[in-house]
Amino acid sequence: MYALVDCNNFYASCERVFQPKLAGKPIVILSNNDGCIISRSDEAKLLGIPMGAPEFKVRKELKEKGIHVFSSNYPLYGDLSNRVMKILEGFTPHVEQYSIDEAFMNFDGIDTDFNAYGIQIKSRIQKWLSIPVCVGFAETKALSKVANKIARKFPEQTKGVHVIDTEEKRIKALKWTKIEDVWGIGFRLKKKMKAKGINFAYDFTLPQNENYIKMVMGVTGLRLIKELQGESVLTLDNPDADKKSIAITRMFKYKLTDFDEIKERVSTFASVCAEKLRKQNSCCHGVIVLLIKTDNGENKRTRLYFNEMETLAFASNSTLTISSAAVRLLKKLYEKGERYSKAGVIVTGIIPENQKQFHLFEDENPKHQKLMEVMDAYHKKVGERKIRLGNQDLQHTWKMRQDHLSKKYTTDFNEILEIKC
DNA sequence: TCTGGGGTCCTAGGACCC
DNA sequence: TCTGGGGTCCTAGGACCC
Repeated sequence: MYALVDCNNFYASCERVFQPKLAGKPIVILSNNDGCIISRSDEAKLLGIPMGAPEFKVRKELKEKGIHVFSSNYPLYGDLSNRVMKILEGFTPHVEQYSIDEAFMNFDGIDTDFNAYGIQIKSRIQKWLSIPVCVGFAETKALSKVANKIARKFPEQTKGVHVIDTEEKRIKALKWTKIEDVWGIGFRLKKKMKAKGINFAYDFTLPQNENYIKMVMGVTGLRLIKELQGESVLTLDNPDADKKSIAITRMFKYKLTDFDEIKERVSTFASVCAEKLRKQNSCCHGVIVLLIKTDNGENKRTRLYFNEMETLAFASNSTLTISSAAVRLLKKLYEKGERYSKAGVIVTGIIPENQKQFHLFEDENPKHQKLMEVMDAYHKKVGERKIRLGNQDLQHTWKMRQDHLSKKYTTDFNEILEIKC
């Protein structure tokens, strides 16, 4: 048996943990730079605030309807997410964190009243963290997703927990689930499926559609059919596995044209990538820089994506090596006079540090490693990126727009919650 | 006239997820 | 004026190996 545990309106719920007076009140959370809406409480959904709406377009509406607005507070959400995962691990060691607010659990060989067990999971997280969750149980990962959705859609009947454990319940659930709500069917595949008369998850599992699904989705589609039919082919991913790529990308607060300004950003992103690599004890072989310019021509705003990749002669996690590769790539991409709205650095071809192959002719200066160790140790102490490269501007501090930021209640002693008696 | 069979690695691009 | 950010998997085709 698998379970999928999913936190309800996670970011909004996190904000409520430390401001309980907001219970029952509409809340929305904005993306970085307060750009657009990325999380809504149920009350805000009912008031018709759309997901993904740009803040400036709904600003008036938010105000008129008395909706509470928050900037993203990732230190808070990340910390509460870790606490949720810890609680889940108290029920079974077989937990795969699937995203910041969601995890699969596996209960192979365990026979119990899963509905009661789900209620127990839900109430423990509610009691210990004040975070509401829904739990879906089924014999495959894909079906547990479906079960979770049912738990969420019918709170009165399910109390937030639904178990698919009979053939009858499985068929009923699949006939209810729209094809676009199936895990793995996105925007494009939805259209293809509907064109073929596959409107519900149930249609997707019918034998006469198998060939078509194989044609458009390949083995991924066949696996999904089996999963929905109740045959488990997906297993828990190893939660300790290292990342295979690491990306740092940001919109700029305003359009940039100056090479040095963009270089400063790209070099900083590269430094962060290198730090993350070192944190997971790995090195990368490839560095990618991406640059986006917004074209405002012909009353149409189009984003133009550009990227370049460099394969390093040797795998590295040195800030110096990765940053200089990133700057070389930026030089290839940059065009004078253009206005850029976003940049990013991605490192790929990640391997464990101790599996590094040495290059016959070129290798990194061994001093890099020492230097990185000193930098990391110092940063661990002072907690910030105090040591930077010369191509990073020490004066210029890039502050995100965060006009509605709550406190880092759980990760910073200076912002800890005070209770007045 | 006629030229096998079996494999690996890498990359770009397309699809998806939250 | 103003529209996050960070990931995964699969496939086809090219280049190469014996």
